[in-house]
Amino acid sequence: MTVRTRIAPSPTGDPHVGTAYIALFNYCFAKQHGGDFLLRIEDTDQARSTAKSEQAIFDSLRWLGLDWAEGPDVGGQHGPYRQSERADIYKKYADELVEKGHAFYCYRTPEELDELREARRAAGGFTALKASELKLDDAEVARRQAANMPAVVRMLVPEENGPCPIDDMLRGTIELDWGQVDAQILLKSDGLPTYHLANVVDDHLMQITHVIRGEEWINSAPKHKLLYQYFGWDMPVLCHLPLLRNPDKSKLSKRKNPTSILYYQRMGYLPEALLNYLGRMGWSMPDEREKFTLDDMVAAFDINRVSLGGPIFDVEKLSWLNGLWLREDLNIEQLADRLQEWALNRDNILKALPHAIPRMETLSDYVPLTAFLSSGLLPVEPEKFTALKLDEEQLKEVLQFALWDMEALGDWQRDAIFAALKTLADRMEIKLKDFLAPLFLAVSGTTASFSVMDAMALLGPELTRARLRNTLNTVCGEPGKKQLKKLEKKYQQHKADTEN
RNA sequence: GUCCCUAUGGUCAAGGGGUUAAGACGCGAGACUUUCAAUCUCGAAUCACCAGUUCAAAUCUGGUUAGGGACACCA
Repeated sequence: MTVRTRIAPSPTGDPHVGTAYIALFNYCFAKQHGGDFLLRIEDTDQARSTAKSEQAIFDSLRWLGLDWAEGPDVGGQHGPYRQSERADIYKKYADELVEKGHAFYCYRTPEELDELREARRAAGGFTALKASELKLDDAEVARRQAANMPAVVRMLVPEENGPCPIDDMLRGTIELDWGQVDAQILLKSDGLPTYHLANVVDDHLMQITHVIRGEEWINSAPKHKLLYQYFGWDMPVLCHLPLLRNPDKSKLSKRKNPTSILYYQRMGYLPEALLNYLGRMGWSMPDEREKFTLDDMVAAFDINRVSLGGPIFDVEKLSWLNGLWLREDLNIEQLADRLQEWALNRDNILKALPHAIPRMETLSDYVPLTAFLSSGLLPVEPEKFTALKLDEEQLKEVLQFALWDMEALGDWQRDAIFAALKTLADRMEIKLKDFLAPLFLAVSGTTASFSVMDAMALLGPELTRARLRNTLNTVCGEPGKKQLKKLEKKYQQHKADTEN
């Protein structure tokens, strides 16, 4: 039997380093066994999935060198590899379960579900909803059906508490309780499957032998196991990897740490180094070497060397490693090429020049004028910010609110950026000039440069956001949970006020 | 709150009954260098806690504590 593994990201938002991390281990495991590594796009969440995000996943995984044997863009024997194109397949299997009596149609409204959960919670014990309490009498079902009310397909799960053993390659047998497993929705009212159904069906159809995924999935493994049983299929071997963490030990999140692969790319990290660093997260070479290539890792790979404590993503060590790669593996010719590819190219000069020209007297003025465009994080001088017209509280709000707006901005164009910032300034009733000043300083490091909007547009979303966050944290201090809540409330308030 | 996972320095980690408990990042000191880097040398841990098993426990067992994750018509 050929070993087959997969990475199955959902194309929502920026390509995540966690995706690359899991992909790396799947890749190494498959290659080490002479097997295949595939890519499947899990875009069943129609509201959040975008084509742009999907493309970014392809690009960034390729950039890292994690090539897949089968996938939406390269085809393969078991396609399509995009779940939105497999809706009829899931429907068929969901119907099969209903026919076999392993699943049922459910017409419950969200309000009813809330009530049922609330009742469960009040009663204590497990809160998972079961078929017996979800079911309506036949007349009511008929009524809702006739009224064309939305329905979902849910799976039947054991009603009684009892152990469900799950075998994990690294953790041994884990005992979960059926009591905490709810009658999971398999098919949503929009006709598309949830993760659980789609994942099981696809992994089976695509002949996946080993499911290597994040630890966050352990608790839903009983559902998956049950689905394999209902279908009469062999279950792949499960392996749950530890989660990458923020410096505060919580699960790596973009609120606290840059998580986008695009950010690391834009910051000037080499793909070899980033991949190498991810390979050092929860894993080590048998000879304890720090620096190794993807091929080295495949050659020496042993999944049992994974340690299960969640590793903290340490940007400082990544930078050190990147320096090593830069110095030891590229000669100056190659490095010159990399620099050009990365940012120092004609294309970028052409884009920056129109903004620089009015401020140039000599050619040599160009470099200082545009240096901030090819820098990483800028040194932050708090005095410069406190010297501005805004008081401390306003400053904090401007930076934080602008950051949130910039994080929400999908279309990174000059005009869109301007529109968003202008709206925010109006809402906050701050003069545009005073409002823009700190943003200016945060993004470009100086107040004497070209317009903030142009600077942001040229700089790109990753670095703009990172610099705003960096400034916010160093000038105002990292906001605590309470403070964050307060700010968030005010931010939403502003939004609501202007919409009325 | 309930369930699950995890636990070696600030961070990444090796080791898995007998070791002076490796190594790396970061930090400090020094060497080299006009300076700064890079490079090299040196320095810092009673292995979360408490019991137990054992001649012997970082390593095995139990408990405690701490951290994390999961409890959706998101994946």
